[in-house]
Amino acid sequence: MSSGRQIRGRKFFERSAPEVARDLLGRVVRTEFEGEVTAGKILEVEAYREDDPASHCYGGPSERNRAMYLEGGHLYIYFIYGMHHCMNVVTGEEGYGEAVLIRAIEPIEGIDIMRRRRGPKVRERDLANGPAKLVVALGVGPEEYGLDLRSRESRVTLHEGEPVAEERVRVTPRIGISKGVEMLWRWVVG
DNA sequence: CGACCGATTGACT
DNA sequence: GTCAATCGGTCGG
Repeated sequence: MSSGRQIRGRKFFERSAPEVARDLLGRVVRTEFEGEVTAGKILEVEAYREDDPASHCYGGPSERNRAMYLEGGHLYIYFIYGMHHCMNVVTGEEGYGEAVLIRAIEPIEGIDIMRRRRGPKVRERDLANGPAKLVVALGVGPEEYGLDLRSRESRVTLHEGEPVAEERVRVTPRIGISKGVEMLWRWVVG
């Protein structure tokens, strides 16, 4: 299964969150922990920015959101509903808080490993079709907070994958938020 | 401090 | 379709 070359260029991540979000569709997230490799194609994303009332950065920097202010290409991971973690690709320049939430991936490598991590009762289609599910399937956790995706030796990396044609992309409001609903900052393949 | 509630999920009626 | 689980961040007193 070809994930393509690792995306390591500063330019890719330096753009604003909505731009990077759309471009992240069809790309591949890959992790390697203790020699166990898992990877999936990105199918659903959402953009969040500092001047956006739905963003964790709305209201300025804090201990929790500080990774969102890093240079684009880092990982922002947050804890939600007392039990789940979700992962974001930080975008833009250092000092401005913005990121892209990965909401769904299609498993393409290490599916048995994902199944083991997600539990025996989980159907294949439910392995990574949600932001908290894919984090578990990929083996990502709070230890990966602030990780640099652009490093060659990183446990979590991004790869080129295959671009997704415009007619296969749906654009909608973001899910699960109460403010900022008017912004069409969710991109879905399918 | 105390209270509220969230970028969700899975179990269940 | 509905709803409980579960706890840290944030905000008001």
